[in-house]
Amino acid sequence: MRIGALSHLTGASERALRYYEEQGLLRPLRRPSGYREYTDDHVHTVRSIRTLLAAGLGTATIAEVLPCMVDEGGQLAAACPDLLADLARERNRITAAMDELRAAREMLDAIIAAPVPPEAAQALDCDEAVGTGAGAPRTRSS
Amino acid sequence: MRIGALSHLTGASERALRYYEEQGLLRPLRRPSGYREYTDDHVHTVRSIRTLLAAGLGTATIAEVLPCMVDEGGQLAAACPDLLADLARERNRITAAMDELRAAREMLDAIIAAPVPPEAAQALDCDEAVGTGAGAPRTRSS
DNA sequence: CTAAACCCTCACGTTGACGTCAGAGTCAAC
DNA sequence: GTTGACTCTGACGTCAACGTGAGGGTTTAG
Repeated sequence: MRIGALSHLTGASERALRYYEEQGLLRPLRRPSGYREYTDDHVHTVRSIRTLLAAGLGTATIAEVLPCMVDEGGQLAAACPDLLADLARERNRITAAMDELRAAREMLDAIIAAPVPPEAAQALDCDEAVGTGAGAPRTRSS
Repeated sequence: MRIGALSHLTGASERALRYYEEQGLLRPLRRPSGYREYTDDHVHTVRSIRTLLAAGLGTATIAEVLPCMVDEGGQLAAACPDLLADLARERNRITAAMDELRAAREMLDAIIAAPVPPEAAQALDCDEAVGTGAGAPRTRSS
């Protein structure tokens, strides 16, 4: 398949796919014309990449991790202790990030679920500042 | 307290604290000299800001949320339906992000805990590429 | 055989939350 | 009253993962 099809299948833009290759995460074959040719394996690879990117890993780290996930299910392990240490650190980072997300979500929940005292409902008019009355909210777009 | 002390207490850099003020998240008093003067409340505010930033909220959204959290425990609710919709969207984003983090962590766990076949341990020499043997890993620093 | 759709390689632009440096004023201790 | 730590306001730099054309070949349906 060519880059357009892979883009459609994975949700990654063509630019992103070329960027992944540039960073050493993807190595498609090339037609004589220069066109990139991808296989079905690349679909899974791209999904893995996106998951790890979403988790905050950088492309450099992902490039080291990807070879350890060749065929899913019976994949290789990380051989180098350096990489293993990196992965452990990333794992800790991810766990910490999840804790932060949990805390932030509870914060929002507290605000969303908070009872609205009728007096406060009058005071807050959605077009006026709330605090000391000196500043209006910033530009609010979208 | 002045900006250095607040920075020390919260872990936020002085630059970050000035930036928060610039974005309307913080409104310290000013001495005649121009020095910023913070109160103990600001410590909690900054911590809230950092939590929400870590959750992926932008400063503009946080600026709208902060007035709803004046005194912790018995805080006001969001009055504007616009803001409420924003918060619900953010909440969904956060939950989705947590799911992605979970998936990525399981991915890493699978690699970390994977058994190392002795043949593969030989093949991977930590200084050589793994795939087709055409390219070495990128520059690896730190 | 031609036109639309697809793809290529540069290469500069974007976004958000700050880092960093310059030049200058302020505060606290001695 | 002076030194050294602290703070101020600009204002440009950074970093990562792309977005966005420009200018030009390639493929394929008719």
